[in-house]
Amino acid sequence: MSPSERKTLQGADRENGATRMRDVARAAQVSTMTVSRALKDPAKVSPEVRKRVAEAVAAVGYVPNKLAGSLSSSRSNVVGLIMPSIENSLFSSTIQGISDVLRRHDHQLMIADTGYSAEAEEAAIRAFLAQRVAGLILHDTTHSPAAVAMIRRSGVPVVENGTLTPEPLDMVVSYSNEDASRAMTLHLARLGYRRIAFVSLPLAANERSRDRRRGYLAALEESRLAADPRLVLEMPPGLASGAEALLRLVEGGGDPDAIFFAGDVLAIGAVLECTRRGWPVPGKVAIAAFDNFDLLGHLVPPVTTLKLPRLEIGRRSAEVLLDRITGRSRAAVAVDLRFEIIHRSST
Amino acid sequence: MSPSERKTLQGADRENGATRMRDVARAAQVSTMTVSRALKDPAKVSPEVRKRVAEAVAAVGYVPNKLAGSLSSSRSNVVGLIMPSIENSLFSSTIQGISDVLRRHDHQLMIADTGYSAEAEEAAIRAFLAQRVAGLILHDTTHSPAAVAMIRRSGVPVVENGTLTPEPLDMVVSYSNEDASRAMTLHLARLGYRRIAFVSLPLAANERSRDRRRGYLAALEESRLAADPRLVLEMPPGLASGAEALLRLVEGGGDPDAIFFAGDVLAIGAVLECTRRGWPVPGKVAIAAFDNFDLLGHLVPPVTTLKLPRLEIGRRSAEVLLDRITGRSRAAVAVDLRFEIIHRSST
DNA sequence: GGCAATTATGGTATCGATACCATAAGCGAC
DNA sequence: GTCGCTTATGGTATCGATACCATAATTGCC
Repeated sequence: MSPSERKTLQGADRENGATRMRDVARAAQVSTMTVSRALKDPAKVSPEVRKRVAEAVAAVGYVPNKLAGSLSSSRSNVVGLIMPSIENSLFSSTIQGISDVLRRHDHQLMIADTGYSAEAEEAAIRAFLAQRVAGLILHDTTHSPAAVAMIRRSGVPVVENGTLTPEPLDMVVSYSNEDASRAMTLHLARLGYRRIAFVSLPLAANERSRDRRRGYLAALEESRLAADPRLVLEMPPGLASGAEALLRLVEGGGDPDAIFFAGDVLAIGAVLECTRRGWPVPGKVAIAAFDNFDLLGHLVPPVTTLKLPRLEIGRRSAEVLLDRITGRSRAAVAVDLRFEIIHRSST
Repeated sequence: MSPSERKTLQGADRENGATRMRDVARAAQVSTMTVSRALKDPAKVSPEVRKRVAEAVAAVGYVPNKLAGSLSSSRSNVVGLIMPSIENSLFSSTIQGISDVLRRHDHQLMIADTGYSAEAEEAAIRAFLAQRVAGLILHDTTHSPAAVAMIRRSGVPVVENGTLTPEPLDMVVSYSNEDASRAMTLHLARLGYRRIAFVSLPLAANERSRDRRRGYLAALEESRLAADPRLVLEMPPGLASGAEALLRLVEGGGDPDAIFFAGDVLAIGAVLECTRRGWPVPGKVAIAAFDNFDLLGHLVPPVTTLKLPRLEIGRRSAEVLLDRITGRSRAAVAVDLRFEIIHRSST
């Protein structure tokens, strides 16, 4: 073997099982260009050659090398998704929506999670840009300056979808956490509740929780209800946490007649605690939730909640991203999706 | 511009924001090879040059191109994961475990879901092989012949982790669905239950459900309990489905004293239905579940269930895969992880 | 001090595909 | 019949990195 042939081997059996386009070309008695065209733009190739190529592909078991293809065409079919946590099932509908649309358009999905750390987000963005992703979907809406700079330099289209942030990097697809929270609070007020408590996840470093708290306060003001600090709580996520919040509020002297749990599974924990103690809901206290877990409708009593378009957020995010990736659009859209209040017997 | 320069532009400002290694090399006054080494094997470069390169990288905002790198080195740092559904929260712990380990080892995760179709699995495998993934993790354990052939040809290491299948493609990391189901049934028998019903997801095309049914039947036989077809049910997934199964069994003439729900959220739906009807559990009927949702421990009453190592399955899958990817091992391991029975007051 | 061994760096071919250009063949119109 | 146009195909440079080899500079050792 001459020194100029690093590890080039002729014929189909090479150490590495992968066959190349050249092998297909040889088998079909055409050039690699023709194979390339037969695969990605069949109309440009005569029916007879197209058939020969198809047979050759099957015969040698050819699987195209997208690394080479993307490098050469500087076009990639991979979209990167970065979210705080994979385990949190709230995000899984959104991922499903993204995945559905990407698959239909022959794109792949790469996922990374940050554990709620901006530093980890920056690392994930860097890694994805290194993979030359065609686009990014970010759940978070706050990013490190370095991350923003990298994204800007790279020019990849980006969708953020955690909340309807007023100053997106590029595109946003979400619902308004503030409006949703406000709507639910107003709903409770209209039902006649006067001492409405509010429980959220910690506000620090979570724009979504801050938006929700803001909506709650706005609704109180509109309803001419006094904001009572004894009725506002920040709790860590989790079922036990919801139960604890319930107890603290009910026994804390604030005397709430309704509690709005604006996050995670807190409301579920609280309702189960009521069952455990035999407290009637809404007799003892009314309970409303933020997220549309199926389970909320099956609890005893069924829980009033918001129906959020999580699947749709995923779908639309992928769609607007693909529009930009394929060049069908150059607009920096902001999509505000609808939410809905599902009234059930817990309020 | 000469015709030989397709779109080569000199200097740092090119239409596309990406800077190349060559730009870094120029800025640091060294060759691209030295830059390459400084980045991936710093010990091979003098401290002074290393520093110059680091500065140049920062100055030009260089993000390496992994497409080019992987193509050249025929080494990739992407792992593909294929599972039936992303939305099903059962899988999310496993994904989290995989993601945690991969991130620590500087690898990326690509995800596809099949919607429980073997055809879609084959397409996903083909797409991942086209991306030249370094390894595959498959949740399913049954695959189309074409899929098996592609994987074999490609030579990529594979981990399956849906169940401890006896004839894996390559490696397995899982627990034994059959043993777990058998253990829970024996547990119920030891508690004195004599008419133990069994509810699972549809058996067709689901090796896991079949394994579980087999374990149930084996345990009945060991316990010298008669198998009664009126006590065995297949139900679609979902909360409502669990409630319906409960009613069918209780009112179906089989007269069960315990029901073992071997899948999804069926048990949760059943327990909530009992709450709704005021049926005491286990007074009216005992209920046991298969999966360790947090929620099961918070229901009223808390539900006896199996603790399955879902996070650990993810972690170990990633670990054994990385061992093979990095060449630390050539063994086709099969890892049997432990499960545990969590006894609670529902039985 | 001389020579082998080691360390630091660069040159060039190559990974496997695609873009661009060139060219050959086919075809209708006048 | 010839011209011009379209259609089908191939040649070659290139994407951005790495592998391999060569070579220069430095060190160690008897």
